[in-house]
Amino acid sequence: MRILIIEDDQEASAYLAKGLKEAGHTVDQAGNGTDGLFLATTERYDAMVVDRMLPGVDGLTIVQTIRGAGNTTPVLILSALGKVDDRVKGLKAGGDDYLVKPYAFAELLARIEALGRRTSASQPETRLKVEDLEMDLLARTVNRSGQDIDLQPREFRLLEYLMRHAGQVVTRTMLLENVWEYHFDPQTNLIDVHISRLRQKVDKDFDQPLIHTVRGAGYTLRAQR
Amino acid sequence: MRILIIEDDQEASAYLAKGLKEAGHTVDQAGNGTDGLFLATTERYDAMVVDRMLPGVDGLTIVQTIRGAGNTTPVLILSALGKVDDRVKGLKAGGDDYLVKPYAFAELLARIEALGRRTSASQPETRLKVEDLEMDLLARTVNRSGQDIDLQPREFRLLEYLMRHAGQVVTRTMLLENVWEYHFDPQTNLIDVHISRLRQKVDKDFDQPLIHTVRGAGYTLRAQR
DNA sequence: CCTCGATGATCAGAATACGCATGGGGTGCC
DNA sequence: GGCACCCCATGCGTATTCTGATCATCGAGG
Repeated sequence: MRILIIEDDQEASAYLAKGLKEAGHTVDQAGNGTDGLFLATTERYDAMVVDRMLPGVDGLTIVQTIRGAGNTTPVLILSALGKVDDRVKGLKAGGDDYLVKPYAFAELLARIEALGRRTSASQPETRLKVEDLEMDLLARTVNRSGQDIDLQPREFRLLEYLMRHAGQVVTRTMLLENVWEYHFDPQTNLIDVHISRLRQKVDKDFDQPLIHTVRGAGYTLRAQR
Repeated sequence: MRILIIEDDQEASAYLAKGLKEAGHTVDQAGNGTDGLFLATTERYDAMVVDRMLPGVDGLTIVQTIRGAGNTTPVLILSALGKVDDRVKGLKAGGDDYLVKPYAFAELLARIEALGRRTSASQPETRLKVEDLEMDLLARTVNRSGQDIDLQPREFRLLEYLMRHAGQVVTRTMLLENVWEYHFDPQTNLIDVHISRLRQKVDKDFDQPLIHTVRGAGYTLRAQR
């Protein structure tokens, strides 16, 4: 796991970093709120440990700010303040857990790992990738093995949905609801047609097909079988 | 959110339930470990509050059991034991958070909501497991001892039903109603045929058969006998 | 211990449902 | 008006399901 520590007490920070590294994680450290906020917004972490009292930008503010920006990385707030109200404030600000100093390292480790376990996938992604197929959501482009693929709007949405659920079987109902926003069954082969067209573009010129039919169930996007 | 409370102290449980309901959640309660485990495995919750000390099945055991079954519902463990070692044990067992009694309700609420927030998008029970046989409902895949098994749609539904009722005897009528949605008896050996085919795929290449005939009653999925 | 009826297992062909490709018509946008 | 794009209908090929016949097994009763 990649973990960011924002803590002004040098010694405490070093101690924490050492322990987390020994447990097999990758650690970045920031010694004040400003640097911390910068790292938190520019890098991707699986979890963050944030001290509540910080020079510059305060811990709670950091959490509120990154949450406001849509970042959902789990945050463990560290504080000397143990009163219930303080804890509630910490959690309300968007913290996922709250630990009072002094704490035992074993507990912090257990909690951080519990948090991380829960969310390995959270950031609002801008690129999707499945095998050699890549989609850039911002640029609205798709390419496979470097070769550009030109898709119509509906085909794009369809492929996006399939990619977001790669490995899972996606039912027709799911597609109607999420790609077409139909909340009923149109009783036509609408989906089949679009899948067919998508296949022409995505799988036709390649050895390994990615779109697979799961008879009686739906479709799935994945490597083999 | 749907929340399950497993707590033997009637008063504490009622108090908790009341508070959570007032905060807009739906609450189920279990007064002992056995009932709790039953609800936890048969129903779907967004979060669970589990007392550590319980008559019958103990709190940690419950958490370990549901985790072993692939259930990832967030769990908040409640305990009178506040020592660091106890907390670490609680989190290691698969708990997502740990709160020591006496606690303030506001804090518990904040923590539960922090846990729920994190996984509201979590999948509704996605894997079934019986002995060495595993089924992934999302990917629609089945494997036994790591070896993939390829099933047709009806066979898949049939096996799913058997797995969801593992250990119980499943009658032909139950199968007709739930797997075929027939509400009458087709007067053919329809079911026998499909069970036969399923056996070929599930039991044929393995020492230990899992599908057993219960003469005059139906079928059952379990280890021996 | 053997026999016989009832219950369950297996097999293969027939019936069915499902998914695919294609072309045409409609709609809305430049 | 022309162009994209999207949706619908058709017919075809095939995977899946169901049926009915035959064979195996079980257990009660003589």
